[in-house]
Amino acid sequence: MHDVRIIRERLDELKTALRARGVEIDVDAIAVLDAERRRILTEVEGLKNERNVVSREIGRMRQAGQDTTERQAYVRSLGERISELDARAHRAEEERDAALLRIPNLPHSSVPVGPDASANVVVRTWGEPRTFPFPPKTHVELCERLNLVDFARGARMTGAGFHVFTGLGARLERALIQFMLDLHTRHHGYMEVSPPFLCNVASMTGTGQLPKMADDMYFVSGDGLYLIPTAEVPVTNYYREEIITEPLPIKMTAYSPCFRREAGSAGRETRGLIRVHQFDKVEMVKFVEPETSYEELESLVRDAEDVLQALEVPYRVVLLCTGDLSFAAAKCYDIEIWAPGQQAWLEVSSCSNFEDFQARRAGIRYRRKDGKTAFVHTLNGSGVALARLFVALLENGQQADGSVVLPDVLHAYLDGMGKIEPKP
RNA sequence: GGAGGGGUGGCAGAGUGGUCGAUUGCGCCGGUCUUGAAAACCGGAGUCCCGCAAGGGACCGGGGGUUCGAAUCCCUCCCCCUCCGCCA
Repeated sequence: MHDVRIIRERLDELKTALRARGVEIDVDAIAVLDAERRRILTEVEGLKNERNVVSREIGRMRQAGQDTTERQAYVRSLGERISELDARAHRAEEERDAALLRIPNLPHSSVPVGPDASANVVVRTWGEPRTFPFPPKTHVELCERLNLVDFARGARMTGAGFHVFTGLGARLERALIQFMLDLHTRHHGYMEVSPPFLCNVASMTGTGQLPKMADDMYFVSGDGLYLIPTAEVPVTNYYREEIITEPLPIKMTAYSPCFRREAGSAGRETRGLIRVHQFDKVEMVKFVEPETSYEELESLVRDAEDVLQALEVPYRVVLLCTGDLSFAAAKCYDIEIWAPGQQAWLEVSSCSNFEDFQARRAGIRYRRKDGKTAFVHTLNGSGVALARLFVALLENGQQADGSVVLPDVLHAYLDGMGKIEPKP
């Protein structure tokens, strides 16, 4: 949530930013609510002052044995007026804040302005897409041929968009999770955490999934909890409502499954592992001092790139334009890997700087050198998302004989196995 | 699930209807002393809101109520602890 002052002091800047994002919000209406609230407050606080003064006077009169009946009746009448005005001010504040919660973050000045993904900018690419002397298969064919994933049984036990990793597929999935966690903890300085996979409304609001994205999440109504769409939610909320005392920056990494309803995208990419309702992901989260957050964003992207370089998967880094930026982000890089079976770039990582947007909503503060408290800046990035990485590894590593060669770095995680071969 | 206890400032911990935004200790900031540090001593400091300011208001887990007046009494919700039950 933004500081209310943005409505009072930076209204034009806010309107420009919302236009760049392609978002329609009547911010003038919020300004009206805010002005009304302030007008009522001025009046009601004068009355409260009067009440406090006279109440103290009643206390003194009683001790002196004087009659206070008339004074009491007077204060009682003040009380009625105060309740009424308090309720109105409260209502205006709630409406104002509910509206503020729906205003997205302001894009950073370095973010290109554009309407949609077509205006995103490729900032660098790594690796050469492999050329095949035979027509490359899709991961769906490879998974079925090598018995790595069972799509039909996943759909039957749960529903469309749910799959079962089987045999070496399950093994490979687990190896990838462990490889990525090891890389981030051993070489990039992250602390590993293993968080809950369900979060409450306050946490979901803190990172910005609520109120806007409610329909995209699975909700457990009996307990009022949401299944996490990303480990960003529990890990960022690790410090919710706290003043952080440990030295910054703080870097955490977590494995979690991610649950997404994908409401509104029915029918798109429904085959295979490209868009599924549950997928595994290793996430990185940082809590940093405001002055350093953009440097930290660059190193976050590099940490994610290291995963792909180690796995020898060709990728490109894309800077999102204002129209493609997610709700809470001020700046975001996507990393996309090349999937030859799909002939497409697949998004496997999103690295964002939220500045103080999430910290303000979640109440995450630190103590500055001058002793004052201030909101931290939060960042997160996938390091990386697994289902699509799985796709790319299979499609990139496939051989003419139908086997799949795995990158060297994984061998140690697979008891030395370097190749998945079809059963005869 | 049942019974009981508890949630107060950065932390610990007093305060059971009136001048309490709140005693005290630790920690923090400034100063004196010291070559420097520690100790000792002196001083300072909560957050938010309204207001140009003077000043005023709110905040003792959240919300509601009683009262002239609530940290203090009542209701309700949330969270934590102890014991019992159930259980991977």
